[in-house]
Order: sequence, then structure tokens, then C-alpha cells
Amino acid sequence: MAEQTTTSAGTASGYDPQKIEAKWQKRWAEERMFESEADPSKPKYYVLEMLPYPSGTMHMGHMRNYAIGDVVARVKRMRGFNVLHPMGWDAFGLPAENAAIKNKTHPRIWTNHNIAQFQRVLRRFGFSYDWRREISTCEPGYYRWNQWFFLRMLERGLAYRKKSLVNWCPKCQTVLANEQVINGGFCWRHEDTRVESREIEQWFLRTTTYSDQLLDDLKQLEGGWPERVILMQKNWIGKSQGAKVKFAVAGAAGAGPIEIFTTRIDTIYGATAVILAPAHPLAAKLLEGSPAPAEAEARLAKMRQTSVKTEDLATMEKEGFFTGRYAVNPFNDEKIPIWVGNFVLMEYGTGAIMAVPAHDQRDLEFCKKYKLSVRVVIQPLVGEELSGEKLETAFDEHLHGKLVNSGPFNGLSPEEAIAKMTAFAEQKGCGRGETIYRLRDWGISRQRYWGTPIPVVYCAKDGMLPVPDKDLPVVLPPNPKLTGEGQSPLASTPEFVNTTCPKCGGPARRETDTMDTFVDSSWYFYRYCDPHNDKAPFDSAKVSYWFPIDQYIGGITHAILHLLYSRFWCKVMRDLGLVKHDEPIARLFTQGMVQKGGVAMSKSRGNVVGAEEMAQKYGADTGRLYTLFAAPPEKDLEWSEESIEGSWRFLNRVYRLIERHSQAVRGVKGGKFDAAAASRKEKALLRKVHQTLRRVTSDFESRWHFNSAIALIMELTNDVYAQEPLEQGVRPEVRKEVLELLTLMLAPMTPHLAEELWEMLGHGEGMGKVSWPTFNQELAREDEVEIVVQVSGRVRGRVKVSAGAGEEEVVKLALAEAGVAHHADGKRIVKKIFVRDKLLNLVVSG
RNA sequence: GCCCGGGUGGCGGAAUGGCAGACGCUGAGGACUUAAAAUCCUCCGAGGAUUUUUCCUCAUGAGGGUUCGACUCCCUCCCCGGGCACCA
Repeated sequence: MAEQTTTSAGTASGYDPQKIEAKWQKRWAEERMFESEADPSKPKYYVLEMLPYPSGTMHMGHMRNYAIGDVVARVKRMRGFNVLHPMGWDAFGLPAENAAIKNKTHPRIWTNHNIAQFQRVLRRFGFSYDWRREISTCEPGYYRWNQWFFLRMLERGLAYRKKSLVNWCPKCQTVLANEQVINGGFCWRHEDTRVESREIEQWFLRTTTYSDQLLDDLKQLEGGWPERVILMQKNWIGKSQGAKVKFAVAGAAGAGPIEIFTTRIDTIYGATAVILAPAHPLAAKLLEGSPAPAEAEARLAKMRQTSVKTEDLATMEKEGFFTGRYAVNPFNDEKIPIWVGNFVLMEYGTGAIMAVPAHDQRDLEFCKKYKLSVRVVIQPLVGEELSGEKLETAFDEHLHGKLVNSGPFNGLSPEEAIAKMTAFAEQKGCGRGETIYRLRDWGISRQRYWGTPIPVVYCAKDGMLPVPDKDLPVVLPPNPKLTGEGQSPLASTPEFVNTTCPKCGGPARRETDTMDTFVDSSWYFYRYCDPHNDKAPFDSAKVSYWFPIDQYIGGITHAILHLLYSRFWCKVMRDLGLVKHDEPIARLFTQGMVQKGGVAMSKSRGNVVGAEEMAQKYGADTGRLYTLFAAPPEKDLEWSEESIEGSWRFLNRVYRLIERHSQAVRGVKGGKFDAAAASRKEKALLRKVHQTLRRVTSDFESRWHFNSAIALIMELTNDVYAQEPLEQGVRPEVRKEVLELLTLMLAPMTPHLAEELWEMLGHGEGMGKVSWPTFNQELAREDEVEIVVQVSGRVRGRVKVSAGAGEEEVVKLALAEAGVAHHADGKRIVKKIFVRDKLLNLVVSG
């Protein structure tokens, strides 16, 4: 016999990931394995990981995201899909500019350096991207289309300018979006820096135009997006149905009326005050008639100040003061006092409320503190009658009550009353039903250099004018003065600012604001479909083939902003006629973070595990395998340097196994053998491998349980080892079948190793055209099964029977089993539960 | 406060109503080796009975419920993580 028959693979493993990985990456590039084109004759699959912001070192947290995406891409390719799997760079943004200021260099140099580094690492890991489609958002070829879209929005009134109070971070020296202000008043990038307020002219995009669609279309995402992300978006949009009602101000000529917003117009007869937000424009005006105007104005001024800086709104004490004026309730002409209250927000609703203490907890607290009267207008249908004086907890139920003290509306249910009273207000002209939203328009202006210039010019004669399409892109000046202080860099670059008016040709001034980088990421995935188009942002035919994105993968951190803006952008593009779909992303997966020491990896915490280091130490395949194995993909993963050794050992084990048998199976024709003639040992092996294949397939396809898929493959490998020496009793063709399936199952996760093994098994052509194997039902079938026997629900024994054995036979065998007999003898069997091939439960009494 | 997740050995985790702890890490023992590394094999939730082979009890944050049977479904509570928050 030419073959060795020792089971010991004691020789040093020949597995050399550095060599293997370089070899196959080169092959893949040469053969253009991952390049794909739109082809309507083929089923498509668009899988995408959120594009990275290239900064710092690429760590294993990044890597996990891409490893998950790459498994999906590779599985889908093996499943016969035409797969689009691109990658690019979110290349504009503050860190580049800050770094440039610090190092006295250009943001482009810093950015391009980082991109080169990131790209090198991604290539080192062998992710199956179509690199021809790579985009970088800081290139004029990309951002000119930001400008193009902006102009389209400007034409349609979706982009506009307004003076607005903005959040100003003294450290960033820039305006922050509301959502970039965290922890009740701090900068999202500088958690120790308190945000200030300033009033500036800003550019906005009218996201609120699409409030309803953004909300309603969430229904289309159900099943495809995580429930909690849908919920977060719902809350963010914050739709609230109610009514606006005008209260006249008694005896004040120039003031009022005050418009309030309420969702409970049915309680309006119980209103005992009107309360204004400190920032309400009428508040100051009304004070003019106050008995002590100076004192009241001082209180107002103080309240206005503190309301901006509130750290902890929830625990803040409710405060307020009487303005000295009265409002008239349009329903019963009652005069009620007008107060200013610190718990009323100018940004929400109308900035004014009616206080109904009996039926709103906050109002109750406020009114009790200031001894305002409490009047019950809704009595519960069951239970004790409420009295205003004794009320401790507001009765805010609207289901089980009926109206009282409400004039003609007495006796109605709150539901009926809301409809009738809204209609009454409309008829009388003092109010109307209205729906309000928490969602704000999107402020996109940034007073920074490293972003897309907003393509607008200002002419003394012709006013504000859009830059004509033919003059796009408006490119950033190559040599800005970046100081990080004072006015924005573009404003202090004369060669950029000074231009000519597109209408009169006279001198004009350019807009110097640049766009929020969320603009870049709102539509980049469309550009991947047609990345080099210089006539349009993309060809609609290509996009309509690839879209929607079948699978988007990224962190939960982007659950609101990035995804909401992307959805908004899609709807705008649809209304421009560029795309046909309502939603860009069919399925979303939010993967967990990689942590070290219980916290997410970040440069500032100094706990990053560099991806490149890992590739050097263990190879890309081990790194990929470990991030997939250590935890299910949606959960956070604690990095363990000890545990990754296990993945390394496993891959070596597989390598040695196949290396040992490669000579014997190389010349054999794979997949062809006489299954009927299989020996016992062969049958056991074939059964195991096909059972594994069945379960791994389902873990990949429907459950995304990569960790348990890997566990199954490990188990299979252990099983094969246990059957060594395979030379004894396992024909080469059966060995080949087993080892090939093992290799194929590993291919999506450890593609380099799989290619190498595939070659060792005698395939010269590479895995490019190889399909995902189908499991063989016949071979997977067990002919003998072990049945668990319980007595009254407790396991007392197990019996071996041929698969499919009937109840009677199993009961007979079970009762012969010592452990079972011990617990069942002398007792009456009152019930038998029998699950074929699995379990028998004998319920006994006595 | 409200809304989502989650709580299983020393650790990461498996099990979607049917043998709790698969697989991996750590640890212990053995084989190989002059030795070490690597590799291969065995054991590894707790307690008790039985000197060996084995058997029993307890155990998936706590308590209750549904069920022949619950990590899994239902109710109450505790703890951890995340999101939202005077939203009228």
C-alpha cells in the first residue's frame, strides 16, 4: 500500500495562511471573480455593508461587519445569484479637517492616506468586493451629484434657507444637528463639551414633506427590518393626532389669540389655565400688562436661559408664573389665567397648551403647586366618582369614561367627543383637527471646509441664484486656510467666494456652507450601480435591476439618522422620476459590536484589536472564522485572544485532514459512488456529512446562525478524525465526497483555505463556478434511532429502534429497560405520549 | 417613567415545547518526544448514594401558572444593556 495508515498527523501542519491567502487573492483579482454587471436574465442579489468612515486603524469591529456581509455574498453567489457587493468611503467629515488643522496638512492627504490603509486591510481579508465600483464621497465626481440633487430639491422647494437657532459646538466650531446633541446638551463627538445656541442662516431639506410617507412606508419594511429599528423611526417621526384651538386674550388689543395644541380636545371644559413656553413670542408681549412687569420679565429671561441648558428634563421641577392676563376658552367663554411654564416646549406643537389638571398628570402637578383649580370633566364608567379637590393622580384614560361639566357634550364618550368637539371648533372658526410631528426638517449647513459646497451664488442685483447644472461641480478650493477658528474656511478663501453672477455676469459671492456628510451616505448605494457615470447620478435601468438592496448590514448606531435620510432621499428621487421603488432597503441586519473589556473598541479607549495585526498573526481566514464563531452576529462579541487560538487550531486540523488524504482522492471522480454498496463506516460518515450539510444550509440561509454552523462543521471534523484511519473501510470516492462537502461548507467563511483545499482535492479550476451542494436525503437518513423514554416526564432510559418504529414496539422495549421498569412497575400507565423517532413518555399513577 | 433587548457551567455560547450545557476556550490527566512546542486521546455544572460498573437529587435571575413534558409559552418581580422622554 502506498498510503500511510497512521492516524497521527504528527507532522507539522503545512497550513500557511500568508502564502495561501496571497495566492488566492491574486487569482481572484486576475479572474475578476467578484465583478458583476446588471443582467436582467439573471436573478440578482445586492448585499451591502455600511460604508466606513476611514479613520484610525481598521479593527476587528469593522472586520466583523464585513465578514458577515462576505459570507452572505459568497453564499448567494454559490446559490447562483448575480451578486453586487461593493465598497467605498465616507470620506468627507470633521475628523479629516481637524487632523489637517492639527498637522498643518490638507484634509485630502489625511483622508487618502487612511483610505489607502483601510483598503489594504480589506484586500488582505479577501472580501469579495467588486473594486471597480469603489467610490469616495470626497471626489468631485461623486459630490457633484450631491450638488445636482440639491439643485433639484431647490427647484421643488425642498431645499430652503431660514434663520434658525442652532446648536453650536465650540470645539467643532460648527453647527450640530439636533440628533448630534446628546446627553441633554453635549456634543456627540466631544461628550464633555456643552453645546451652545446661536442664530444663523441655515440650509434645510424639507424632510417633513414626507413625514407621512416615512411613517406609512415603514409597513413595507416589516419582516425585513428589525422591529426595534422600525419602532425607533416611528418614535422619531412622532406623529400625533389632535387639534389646534385658539384662545382669545381678554382685554388686550394687540395680543393673541393664543393657539394651543391638544390631543384631548374632549377635556377642554376642564381647562383651568393656558400655559406658554418661555420662548413663546407672545409671552413677553403679555407681560406688558402685568402688575409687576419688571419682575415678571426677569423671571421670563431666566427661564428662557435655563430652558436651553436643561440637563435632566425628567427630574426638573415644574415652574411657572402668572402673566397677569386671561384667555377665553372658546367653548364656554370662561376666562382662565395665562401662565408661563418651563415644562412647555416651544419646539413641539404650538408652544402653548391648555392645562387640564384633572386629566393630565403634568398639568395636575403644575396646578397643585400654584393652587390653580382642578375640574373633572370626564368621569370613569366604573368605580368611584372623581372630585377635583381630592385628585392625586390625573384620570387620563380615554376609553372608559364619559363627559361631564361639558355643556352640550355631556354624556359622550371621549372618542365621540373628540370628533364632535373638533367639528364644533372648525364650525365656529376657533380651531381645527391637526396632526403634528416630532420630525424636523434636516439642517444640512456646515460651516466647514471638508464637505460638499452648496451650489448657490448671491448677486447684489439678482439675489440668490442656483449654480447652473453645466457649471457643476462647484469644487472645493485646493488650498484653504484651515485654522479651526473664526469664520468658516470657505468664507475666508477669496478665490472661492468671489465669482460672477450666472444671470447678469456681474460680481457675485458664493455660498460658503458645505453639506452635512449624511447627504453623501443617503444615496451612495445607488452610485455603486453606475459609479463612473458623468452624465447623471446613475442610469435608472441599472438601478432598477439592482434595487432594492436585498441585504444591508451595519451597526444599530445608524438606526435613525442615516436610514431615515436614506429613505427620504429615495422618496425624493422617486418623485423626480429617477427610481420606481418607495424604499431603498428591503432587509436590514444590525450586527453587534466587538468589545474588549466590556466596551466597544475605539481608538480613544485604547482597546482596539487591529485587523491587520490579526491577519499577520493568524491569517485572514482565522480572523474571519473567529468573529463569526464567537457569538451570534446580532449580539455583541467580547474579543478573546485565547479563544481565537481555537479557530486557528480548527483550520489547521481541517488542513491536515485533507492534506493527508489528498493523494488518495486526487485522481478519483468526485460525487460518484455506489451508495448501496457502502460499508457501515462509510454509511456513518456519509450520514454525518449530509446531516451537517442540511443544518448548515439552514443556518446560512434562514437563520444566520453562523456560530452554530461552524460548531456543526467542527463536530463533523471531529467525527471524521474519530473514524481514522479512513483507509480502512472507506473507499477513496467516499472520502472524496466527505472532504469535498466539508470544504464547500467552509468556503463562504474561510474562502482562501477552501480554495486551497479544493485544489488539493484535485480541482484545478478554482471554486469560482462551484455551486452550494444539496444534501442527500437518502444518505442523511438514520436507520436506527435512540428514543428517550420518560416516566411521568422524567428521563428513565433510552431504547434503540429502527427508524420509524411504531408506538407498540417502543413501549414493549421500553418496559423491558431496567431504569424504566424500576419506575413504572406496579403502577398503572394512565397515558402514553409517543413522538415518532424521538420520545416516549409513560405517565403513571399511584 | 415608557419602550425594546438580555440573564444558561470557570468563560464565549448551543438547544424555538421533547436527553439542558452541542461546539470552542480555560483547566486536569494520558500518549508521542532526550525535552519542550505542536499534535492525538480522555475527563471537566453542583450535591449525594454506591468503594469500581452505576444510581438518585438539584440546577437555565426569583416566584407562580399552563402542559404528559418548559431554557423555550403566560403572569408577577429582580438585575444588566440599549433607545426615548415634561411630546400636550
